[in-house]
Amino acid sequence: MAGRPKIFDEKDAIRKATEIFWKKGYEASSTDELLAAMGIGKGSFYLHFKDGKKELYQRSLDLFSEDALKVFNRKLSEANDEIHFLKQYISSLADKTTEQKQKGCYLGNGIMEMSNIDVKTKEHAGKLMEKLEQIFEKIIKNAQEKKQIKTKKDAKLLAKYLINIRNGINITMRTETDKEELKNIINMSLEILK
Amino acid sequence: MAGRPKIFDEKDAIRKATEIFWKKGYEASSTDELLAAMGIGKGSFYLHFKDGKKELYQRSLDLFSEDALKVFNRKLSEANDEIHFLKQYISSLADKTTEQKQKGCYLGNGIMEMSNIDVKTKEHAGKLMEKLEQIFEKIIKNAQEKKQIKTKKDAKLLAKYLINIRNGINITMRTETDKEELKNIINMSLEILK
DNA sequence: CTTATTTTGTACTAAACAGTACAAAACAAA
DNA sequence: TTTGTTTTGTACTGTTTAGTACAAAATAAG
Repeated sequence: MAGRPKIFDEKDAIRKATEIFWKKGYEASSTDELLAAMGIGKGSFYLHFKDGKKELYQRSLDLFSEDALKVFNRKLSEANDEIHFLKQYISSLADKTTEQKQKGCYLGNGIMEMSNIDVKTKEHAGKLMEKLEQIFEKIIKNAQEKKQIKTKKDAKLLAKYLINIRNGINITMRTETDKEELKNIINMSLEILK
Repeated sequence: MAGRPKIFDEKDAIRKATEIFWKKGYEASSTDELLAAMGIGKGSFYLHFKDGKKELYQRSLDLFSEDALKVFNRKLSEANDEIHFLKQYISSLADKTTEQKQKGCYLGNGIMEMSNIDVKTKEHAGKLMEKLEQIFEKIIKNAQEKKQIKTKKDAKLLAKYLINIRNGINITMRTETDKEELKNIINMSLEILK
């Protein structure tokens, strides 16, 4: 194990890059800007990310999903009422700061921007989003079995429905400045989950 | 009224450019590509679009909205059951071709991409989307007065709810390849409108 | 036919872009 | 301390970008 030591942690660097990608999107983020945020030079970058910007973006989607799911699952396991937690999670999208609302959902943004630019990456982002959907499904199914909710609707379909609501909020939150109105939309959308 | 005659129609040219913007987004559409699609050279372009690409994009949003609303309003006036037409309109999003699904909603795409790139343009796209929302609201209000639907929920909120569903579909349709599943999500979302 | 006016096509510019080449630096092991 | 290995920083490359400059072309009016 010889060689000059690496001056940066890959995950940390990718997380820094994610901030840029999240705010500006893939196309509008220049490599120079990404490297500045990551705090490394081109030499290091192209050594560790052979496919450059595209590889960085793909890995940022993966790491984001990993991080986000970890947080979600931790909070879920801490909650004593899972279905209530799920509703609360969706509902709290309205409580995000204005800045957060302008950024939206990182995976959703990726699916949108990549859909006609890089199909493979779009599909990959879609698969990561599906992981969240599957967690939703499990929570709903459990709640149905425990009779916490009365609806007999298919849990998988309900999960897809919730993902769609969440996708909608990802766009709607960019222009709906009234937080209460946003909350009303979400609450109306959650009525089906009873 | 002298001078060399213009070889292109501005609206037609903008519509051609819209096809490119729609498919690839703002940032990924190069001026050269746009001009090629419009069938004009740089001389003509920068004479008629002083602010270049940005002006072209803004005018494409306006023209798109104008065209789309005209079509929507015409079909609406031809329908004998307005609320049924509205439901059908939302539901038929699932019937779009795969190619159309990858493109999504032009205004929604604009709101997303512009939200941290060009706030003014994002807000403008948002205002154009609001026009559709207001039409939705009127249809719903009329249906409530005519007792075609029983729900007493606020028409404006229901309209916002529908726009949010539509925004959600704009993202969900990119990765949900099963048309029937998409239809199920939409139908579930429309149950509230009874 | 001349003149004024507008549009067009093309050559050009300067900046930004992603990515490469490579020598120097910084280490572990021998 | 020498050797082999990996990482780093920087200078460089070729391409693409959006946009400009300007002469030539095409018209209407006088």
